[in-house]
Amino acid sequence: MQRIYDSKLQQLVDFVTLEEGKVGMYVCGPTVQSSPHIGHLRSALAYDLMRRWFTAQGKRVTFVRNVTDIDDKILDGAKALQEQGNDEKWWALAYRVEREFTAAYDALGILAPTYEPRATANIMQMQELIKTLIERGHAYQAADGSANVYFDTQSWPEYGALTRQSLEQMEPAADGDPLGKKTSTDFALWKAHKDDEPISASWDSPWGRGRPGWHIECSAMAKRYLGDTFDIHGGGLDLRFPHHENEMAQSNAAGDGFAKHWIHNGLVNTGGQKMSKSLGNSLFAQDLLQSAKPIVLRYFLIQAHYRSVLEYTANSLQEAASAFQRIESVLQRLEPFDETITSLNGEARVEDLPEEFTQAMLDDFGTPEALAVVHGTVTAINTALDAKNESLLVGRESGSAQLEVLMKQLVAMLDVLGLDPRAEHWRAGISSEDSKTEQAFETLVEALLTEREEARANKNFVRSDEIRDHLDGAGISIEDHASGTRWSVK
RNA sequence: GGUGGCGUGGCCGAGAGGCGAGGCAGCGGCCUGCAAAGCCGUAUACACGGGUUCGAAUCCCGUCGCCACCUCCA
Repeated sequence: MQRIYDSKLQQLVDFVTLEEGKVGMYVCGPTVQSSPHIGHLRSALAYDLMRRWFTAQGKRVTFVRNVTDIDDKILDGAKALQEQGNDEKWWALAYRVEREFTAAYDALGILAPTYEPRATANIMQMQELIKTLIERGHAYQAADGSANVYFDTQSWPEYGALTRQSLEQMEPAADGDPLGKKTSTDFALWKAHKDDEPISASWDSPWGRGRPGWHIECSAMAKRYLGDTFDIHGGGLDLRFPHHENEMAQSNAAGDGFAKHWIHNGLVNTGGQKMSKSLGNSLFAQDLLQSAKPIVLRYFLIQAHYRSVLEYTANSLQEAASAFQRIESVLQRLEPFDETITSLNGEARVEDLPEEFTQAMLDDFGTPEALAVVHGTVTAINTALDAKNESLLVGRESGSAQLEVLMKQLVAMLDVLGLDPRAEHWRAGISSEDSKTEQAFETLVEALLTEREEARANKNFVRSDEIRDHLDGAGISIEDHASGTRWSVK
């Protein structure tokens, strides 16, 4: 039985899908205002992993992650650019940043969502929802006669249920009631157009020209693509309040069941603090991807449980790279048996997964434990190979059947986690030009290794070590084995 | 003031009443011409003080420290 931590109930619960064999997930995507950082990646990856796992379990997953492409921050950003003489429009900025996000997600092997709706393409659906809320007496147009429409938190006794907060005890809003709100905790569903904002950033509505508030976007898009009720709503821990609280209040008040379960992922910290723009400690995806291979970054992010705080330190990526190297090495060692393992490539076979791995994943997606099983399997394979000599052929001797089982297990696990370096994804982007270069490169390395072999045979270790140092200096490490010398680019 | 969370060995990071997850770094050994890789071995870890229990890092009470949210944030 799949167990998940429901952050509304604040406990682990059995995950029973609304519809047999199907899962509907909505995850809050980014507001495309500035470049993606490691926190965005962690969040997206956490839900990507859940989705992969459900899929591996034979479920049909509808996975929706939105793009918030209209928002104060985006307009502010465009305005700031304009002041610097850059004429990039707000919508162009949003699209540019959206593409950065897509590129970063792709780099990490995060699968594209089933649907990726943009807020600006769902204005009608938002207006419908707002109309319903007004009809039901849970929303009102601002008392100042503007086009602002607010959700009436006083009209909804369950407001605060998601995060267990009571209206009375919340910190009062600093600016009181400047825009015709009844209560300071009321929040905007529709924001009146302001004169200093581009007219392209507003839409006609029954209440006047304006644009949607942030919270209504997700409610409307989730409903459009997943229906009134769906299985899981996910997002970063920092979105619990007010964003998710408001989403839940709106949708429920409009008569929708909305999310059956809420899931929140932990944030990434540096130096004991969360990253934030104001602290200037953001770790941008682009920079991180330059200091580590994407698959290593993925490994790093999976190492910690999705709900825990993940501490990023200066050594983090290097340590992750060393750890992941164990997996890469054993796969390289298994190359002679390629026939068996390549045939498994790209399809997670649930029946090949070790029981402990499956249990770890069923228990609220316990990737740290799952990785421990992976490492255990790696060690077991290495031990088997050492004991039997590397020339061992699968299926020939009594012990070899076990090796084949271990190999299948390893590949299946890596597949579920999206961590098989041989997978199509990580090799994509290598052009024919690149492969020509690579061929030339390989030929040269092989030539040097042949020379080194001769030197070693003649006990000319000075020369052989010279070649090794030379290669090492070029970033190529070599290992001597009974079966020959293996080399790899560091 | 309210809400939620966390304090685990040099570092990262699981677990959650009873054989010390896993990784990185370190040390010893095997292997190797030497390395590297791999294998084997190697740690008086669970913030502090009480309590419950045959037994607590895990449960209870208290103390201290840290973080997040209540304003935009994955």
